[in-house]
Amino acid sequence: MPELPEVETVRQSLQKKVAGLKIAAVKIVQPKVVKAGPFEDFAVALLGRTFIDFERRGKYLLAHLDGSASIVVHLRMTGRWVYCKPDTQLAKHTHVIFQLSDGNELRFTDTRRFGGMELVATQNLVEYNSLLKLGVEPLSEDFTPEILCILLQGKKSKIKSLILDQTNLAGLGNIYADEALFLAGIHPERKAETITAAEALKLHHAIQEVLQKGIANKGTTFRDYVDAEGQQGQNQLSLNVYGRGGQNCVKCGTALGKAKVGGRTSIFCPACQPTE
DNA sequence: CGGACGGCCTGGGAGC
DNA sequence: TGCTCCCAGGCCGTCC
Repeated sequence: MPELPEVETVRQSLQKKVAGLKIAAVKIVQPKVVKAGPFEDFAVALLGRTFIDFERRGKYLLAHLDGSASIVVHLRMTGRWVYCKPDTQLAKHTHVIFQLSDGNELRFTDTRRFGGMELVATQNLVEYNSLLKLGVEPLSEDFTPEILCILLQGKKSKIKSLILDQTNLAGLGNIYADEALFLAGIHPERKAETITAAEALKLHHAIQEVLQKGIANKGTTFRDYVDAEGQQGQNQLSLNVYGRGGQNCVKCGTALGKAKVGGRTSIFCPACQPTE
């Protein structure tokens, strides 16, 4: 499931392979993945445009084209970009195909069809609601321990729900939230307002550490995720808690605990992450 | 404000 | 082998 490190890895592979290429043809197999406006307009508007560069904001991927056009993409659970030769067998659930000026294709596939894309005039991105609502980028210099403390202050919600809320921090999903809380030694159900300044400092560090490590490992391939060149990530080999339900803590050997927090499965170590 | 839940989807795994 | 059921979870909308 693509979170910040996975979307960043996809962005990097698209930047490497697709930036500078022109869209020679657009084929839309599944109109529903084009979220706003008629899909015919989407196809016509993109024809002949050139991909300039690719940007990431939280879990959103922004493809900037010439002529002040941008495609806002969200991969949700199973969305993928596939850069490949045109004779490559069409994967099941291929929804959009761009024929590129280098003779290759850029395909959008999405098994569960949660993901999608939308064409937005580049100058209107600043007022595009989904992006506007996003909180601080956790790997930017704007994300300081002080900012995290302010986010936690007076909040009665559970810490995991708070850091998963994209209006607070943009980019954490279930995997990296569980991993960061484990590293920080904080139970996912702790009320945010009870987190001390010292703990917030640890959490701030842990969030940056798990995300940076995720990017360095080119993402976590737990089920579906691959980058635009079909490469799996390696970060699944470094996980301490996510997906390890029923196993023992790598630090202390205690049996890992499992809970639903905000409707999401959460794995934690009851000894290393006390409820207090 | 915060929490709970349904909807959107398919495929993989468990259990029978 | 084949059936049913549950689960995976990002985000939105609704309701309490």
